[in-house]
This record gives sequence, C-alpha cells and structure tokens, in this order.
Amino acid sequence: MTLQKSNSLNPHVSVDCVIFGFDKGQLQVLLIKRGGKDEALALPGDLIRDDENLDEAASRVLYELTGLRNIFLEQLRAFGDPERLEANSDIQWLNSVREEPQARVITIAYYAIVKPGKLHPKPSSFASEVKWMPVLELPMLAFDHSVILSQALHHLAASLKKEPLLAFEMLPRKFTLRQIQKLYEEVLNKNIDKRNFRKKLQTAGMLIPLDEKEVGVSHKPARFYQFDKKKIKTKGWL
Amino acid sequence: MTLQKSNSLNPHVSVDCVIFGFDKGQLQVLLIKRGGKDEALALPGDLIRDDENLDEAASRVLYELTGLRNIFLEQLRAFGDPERLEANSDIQWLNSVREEPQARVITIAYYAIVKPGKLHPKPSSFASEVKWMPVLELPMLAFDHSVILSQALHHLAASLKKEPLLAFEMLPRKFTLRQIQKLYEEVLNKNIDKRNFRKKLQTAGMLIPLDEKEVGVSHKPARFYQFDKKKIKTKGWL
DNA sequence: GCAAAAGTGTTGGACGTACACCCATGC
DNA sequence: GCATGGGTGTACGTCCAACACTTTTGC
Repeated sequence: MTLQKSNSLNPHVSVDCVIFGFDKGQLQVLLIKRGGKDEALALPGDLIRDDENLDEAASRVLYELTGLRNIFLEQLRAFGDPERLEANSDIQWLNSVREEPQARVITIAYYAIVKPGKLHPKPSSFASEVKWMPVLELPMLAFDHSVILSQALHHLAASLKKEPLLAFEMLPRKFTLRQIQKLYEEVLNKNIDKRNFRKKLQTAGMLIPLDEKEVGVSHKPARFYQFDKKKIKTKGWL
Repeated sequence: MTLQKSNSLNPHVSVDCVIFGFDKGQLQVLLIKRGGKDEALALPGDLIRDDENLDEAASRVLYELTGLRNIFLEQLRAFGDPERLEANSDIQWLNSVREEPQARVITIAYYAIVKPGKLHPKPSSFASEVKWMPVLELPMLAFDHSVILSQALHHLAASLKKEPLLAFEMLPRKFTLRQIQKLYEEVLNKNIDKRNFRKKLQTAGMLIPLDEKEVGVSHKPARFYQFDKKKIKTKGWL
C-alpha cells in the first residue's frame, strides 16, 4: 500500500480510531502493531491531509491501516498534551516514518462500534498486524493511546445507557439473549437481573425470535434472535 | 496588551471558548468584536502555544481576550473543515493579524458556564469589545462560530439534564426559585410545572432559604435562596 | 443423575406528571 | 380592586428492582 503523497499530509494534526466490537463474550478493541523494532500496540491513526475534514481523515486512515471501510466513526475529543509523543520508543518510531518527526501533533480521537465477525481487517501501510484484543486485558499502548482508549470506553458506556440500539451493532446478526446481556454487563461493568433484562427487551419489541437454537452446548440450548431494525423505539433504557 | 512572542504560537491549532451565563431571564453567551473593518462578532479564540496543552491554551486565550480568569473550561470537540476560515471577511481579517494567514487551522472548542453578574470582562488583544449577548437572538458569527455555538448549546442542555448543579453556577449567589426554573426552561426549551419543579428542588435539599425577599415588584415578592454546596446529591434530574 | 444455563411473573417502592386555588404586592 | 406572579398538596400511572423454580441438554 502506498502512502498518500506526503506533501499533502498535515504534520500537525492526526486522527486515532477506537473501534469496539464484542466477541467471545468479551468487549474487544481493534489495534495495530506498528512496524519497527518495538512492535508496539497502537490505535489505528495517522496524520490528516490538508484537503479532507476530520471525519474524512478518520475514515481514510482506518481504511489504510486496517482495510475496514464504511464504518460510522464519531468524534470523541482532541488530545494535545505537548508530551504526548515523547516516550523514547515513540520518538524512535516517529523518526523512522514521519517527515517532521519532531513536530507537535494534536490528535483527534474517533470511535465506532462494529460486528467483529463480519469484518476481516487486513494490515497495511505501517501496520504490520491488525487484531482484536480484549479491552479488559490490555498491555500499555503506544503514545497516549491508553488514555484515549479509556476515555472512549467511558463514552461507550454512556452511549449504551442512552441508546440501546448500539448494542445490536456490536453483535452478530443472530444472537442469544444471554449474549446481549453479557455485552451490557461488560460495558456497564455491573450485573443485570436476567428476568428484568428480558422483560425490557420484550417491551422494546425489537427482537425477532428465530426457530434456530444453539447446538452442542451441555445445557438447555438458547434460542437465537434477530434485531428488527424497523421497530425503533428509543426511550431511555437500563 | 502585547501578544505572546509569536514564534511560540502554533499556527495550525486554535481554541475557541463558548462561555454561557444567565442574566435578565435569558441565556447569554460571551462574544468579542474582533478589531478591523468588519467588526464581526466571534467567540473568544486564538492560536495555541507550543508549550501549553489544550486546556491551558483555552484558559490563557480567554484571559487575554476578555480578562476572565479561573473559569473551569471543558473541551467540547474539534472542528476542522478545510473551509472553516474561508469567508472573504474572515480571510481579510486573518491577513491583518496572523503570521501565516493562509494556514489551515483546526480549532478545539471549549465551553464553560459562569455567573454573569460576578465578572466584568475587559476586552484586550485583538478584541475591540467584549459583551454578553442573548443566545436566542444572535446574528451570524465569524468563521464557523455559529456552528460551534449551536453544538455547545446542545451540550449544555444535555449536561444540565444530567447534572442539575450546573444551574447554580450560572445564577447569582442569591436567586429566586422562579429564576432557576426560567433557566431550565430556556436551556431545555420546554415548560416545567412549577409545583413539581419546586418539589424536586426541595427533595434534593440543596437550597438554603434566606430571610430576604424581592422588593419593588408589583406582585407577591419572592423569597431569595442560596445554593448549599455541602449537600451535593446527584441522582439524575428532570 | 448431575451440572449448567434457559426460560418465565409478581410485588412493593420510587419517581414523574397532571392539576387549582389563595396570597402578597404595586398601581 | 385588579393584575401579576408567589406559594402550596394530592392522586394516578409508570418504571425499576428484588426475588426462585422448572426445563433441557451433555456427560
């Protein structure tokens, strides 16, 4: 993958993308290994171009580094500490890829949620690897990306409380009621009563029960459901 | 007022401050008239310096332009359309004050709420005038500041729903119950039942009734109250 | 048969909303 | 005395949280 012609890159502003998914009963985030000696884990992010706005930059950068496209990215906030790029390993890496490695860079963080099973990210540009990692078991990330991620996580929890539909964007097309509940429990970080939770799902009336059930599980198999996009009633939830 | 030494200004990133207050029964915002031929109204904002973080930049810029200090500013979001500075009048003005007037500038918007009576803003730097203007009766602002203001207003309404204490930060030290209610009604843009509203204020128990009453009003004079900062119970409101 | 998760209703308390009349003051 | 906003209580419905047992499957 070739980089954009470098004279159109703006060396002072970057975007970073926090992509959340839910898989294997855990909240996951999409990270890249940046090429180079340290192989540090980082959020997918890069400098913006001077001919695009911030939203466009985030979409392009995400695509260039991971191959993911058509993801609805929402701006989180800007991060601009003068020291945010000044760890030694980060400086070395910047020297190896940036035209103005010493420049002060403000970054604008974006976040999005996707169905992990549906998408098959491919590393490119300076990403040597792209992978989903469980949010609750992460090592330190490059630059100030651990800080950005933790703020994105707070924001995700707040959004999910207000807007339950988001949950369905993170689940596969067919899912069990337990899966949704696990998702809410992990993101909101608290236990939820099974009966009350299902009652509320029923009231919202956005679920289509399927005839299909789990197979090969050593307990009563759970029914699969689909999300009914036509019936959208949002009135505050949970 | 002298500008900071210009070689430390970062020509690519600015901050803009949306300062809300409540006075004369109306929601007000603090604006400057920028010097120059057009005398356009704008949010107080300017380029950041390379030795300060974004929060520090916002505080400094607000102080330099309006004389206001010790205001708690919160970041709203970044605005970075390539065309955001390209109205003719804006280009002319930039040519007259900036060292790199053609540079693309990303701006980080901040917002805050203050008690208008308490503070006496003084124009300085390139601001030829500073004044409170009613939010609901504004002309077009310079640059993309009308867009920024409208987003700040949405954010204010959302914050006020969650966090009632904010209301008290916008009112004078002594206030009547009607004043608080007017504030909520204007920001949330809906009518509120007087009895229910007062009941909730009582339940929250954050008000100290004073012996003082309104004078010179041609109706039953209202009692003044103070906000009791010790009793902070926030549990979602309105 | 036993372990493991699925599935299913009722009740009590808290909270929000709707609603109407008398009171103190200036003119 | 009249216009204006201040001040006060009740009744109903909705929403939320707490809570336990039977069912189906794999081993």
